[in-house]
Amino acid sequence: MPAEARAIYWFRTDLRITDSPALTKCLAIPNLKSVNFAWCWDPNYIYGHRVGLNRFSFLLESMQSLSDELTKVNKSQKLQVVRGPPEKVLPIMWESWGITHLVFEKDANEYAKVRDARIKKLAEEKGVEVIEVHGRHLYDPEQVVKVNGNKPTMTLHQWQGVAQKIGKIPRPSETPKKLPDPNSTDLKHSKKDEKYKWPGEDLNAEIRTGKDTCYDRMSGPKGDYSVPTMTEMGFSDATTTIKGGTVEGHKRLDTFLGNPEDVATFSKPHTAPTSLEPSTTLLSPYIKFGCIGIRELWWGCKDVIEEWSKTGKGKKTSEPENMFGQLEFRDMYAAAETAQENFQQIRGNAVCRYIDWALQNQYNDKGDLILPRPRDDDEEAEERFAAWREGRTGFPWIDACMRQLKHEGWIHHLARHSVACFLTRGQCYISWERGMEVFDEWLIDWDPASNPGNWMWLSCSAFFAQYYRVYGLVSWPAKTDKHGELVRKYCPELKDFPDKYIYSPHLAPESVQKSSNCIIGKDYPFPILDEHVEKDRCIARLKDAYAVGLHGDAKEVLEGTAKQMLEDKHAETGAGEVKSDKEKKDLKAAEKRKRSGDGNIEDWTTKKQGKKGLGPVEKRDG
DNA sequence: GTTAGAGTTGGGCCT
DNA sequence: CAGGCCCAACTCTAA
Repeated sequence: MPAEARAIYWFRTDLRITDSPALTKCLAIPNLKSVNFAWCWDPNYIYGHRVGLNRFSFLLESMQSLSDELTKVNKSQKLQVVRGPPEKVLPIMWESWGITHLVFEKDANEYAKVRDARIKKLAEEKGVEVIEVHGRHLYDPEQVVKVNGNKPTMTLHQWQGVAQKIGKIPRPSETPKKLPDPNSTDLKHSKKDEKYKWPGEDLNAEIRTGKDTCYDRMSGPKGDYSVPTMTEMGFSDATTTIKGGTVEGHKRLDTFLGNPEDVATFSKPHTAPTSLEPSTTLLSPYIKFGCIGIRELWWGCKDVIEEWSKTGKGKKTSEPENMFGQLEFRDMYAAAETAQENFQQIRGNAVCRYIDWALQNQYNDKGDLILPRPRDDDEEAEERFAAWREGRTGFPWIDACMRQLKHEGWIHHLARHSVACFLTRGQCYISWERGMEVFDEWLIDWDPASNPGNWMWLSCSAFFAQYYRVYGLVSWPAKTDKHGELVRKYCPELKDFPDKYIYSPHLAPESVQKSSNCIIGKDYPFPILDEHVEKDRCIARLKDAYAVGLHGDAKEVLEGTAKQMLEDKHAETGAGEVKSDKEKKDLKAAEKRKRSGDGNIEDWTTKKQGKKGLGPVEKRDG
């Protein structure tokens, strides 16, 4: 062991000093003389990956807030942001500061695992000791997978079984009351402080309104390694009202925990996706960037509910609908993602069903994803996708959600369900990969495991299979808000419509459109498709896809013959055909006759009687 | 090997 | 009007 230890604490995703097992471990290094808190501003994130202004802005605010917290504990400390890929800039830091230890929080997702493996190898070569500590999830996803027989966790039940075997979730780590000084905040970089040149195409070029000076020097435009600003990256201000930072996150957490009844009776499925003020906690962005610790939230809820239960005021909710269930799902997805390669795409993803969606990812001969995705030959699908993305489908509920998503960087969980179902298995029959990409661009809280996981769930590609349950575009939002407040806010052109037509303005008579100051087809689009015709087609096609039963790792998918296979199947079953309303009516009537026909007696004995012990009952009239 | 019952959060109708 | 029931029929798991 060296006489003096000098550490770098490498911040990556989690931006806080509370509830950090890795930081605790770092500060416990024997003979620790200095710690430098570093962030490597990875060019891949700002050039190689489409990220909306809202997430950039939230991230920068969170970095600044973290830096301020470090300074509060030790005046000579701050977050040192070095512009460049970690594998380039970390070795420069090791050399400059005589570093003996590199400490960071473990990150189990595929991108981070590959990056961290490279860093660990470099560190080993230089004799720098690496300390990697799990802390981002309730349980270490890799450990969960191991206990689960090296298989991805595909049901919550399965995950819970594993969790029980592993043991209790630890209490939050203590927040450090003091921190050692940094070695120095300067780097010996005279030769190396050059402009970093991104080799590929800048995928964020179209949202840049000013000059990008962020990478002019490794030390940043001011030469002091300070947190980048939106202006330095050539970005205009974000539109979101959600402010980042560990301080802001803890404020929100305290507010939530301050209402014990809300915590104890939290029930996700019963919160309204239509409400103007978020009906949920809005903690997800703060969890995504680690502004608050996951154990702070878990134990905060546990303690508050325990106290509340003593008052005997009412019944509390249980898993999976309560807050614990929500956090468990996050862990379940993390464990699934870490075990399953290609989790963010269909191709090569063994847990994902192959469905012949339009606008799937495109790959070159070597099997590499082509980015940015070239325009598809399927013009109708491209047009539907563009309309969905830009909030101009002609379905006010979908459009309002998509506009809110772009503007705020957040929409309610059930609103995400609704727009995801519409884009994929509900109506548009477009690949979930496209939807996932848009969420990645616009959601502040986008997570590399939960997001693809939920897209597979909603598209019935994995985790969920009841594809005949489709969210209504008119009836469903009306259940929680008949007045359509969210639509009136985000689609202001519709604000004068009467409640009756707020989710289906195209059905309003011309006179109503005139008096509502909005002509459908002129001031607001006519629906891009027929909700019910497309729904029936989608269900029929999903049924075919399930019958064929291919998954992303199938030979046919890798060789590119799978799509034709399913098209042949559709031709066989007639799933691609559009049925007129009359045909549907006739079919339904025929079905009904079949059901209420001669088989009636058997029906009663097996179904009704067996279940309830009741015979047929005369229908009450009136 | 078979099968009933459950599965984070659907729609429609009835009470 | 919130809550229960049925619809038609998916997969996974525990018995």
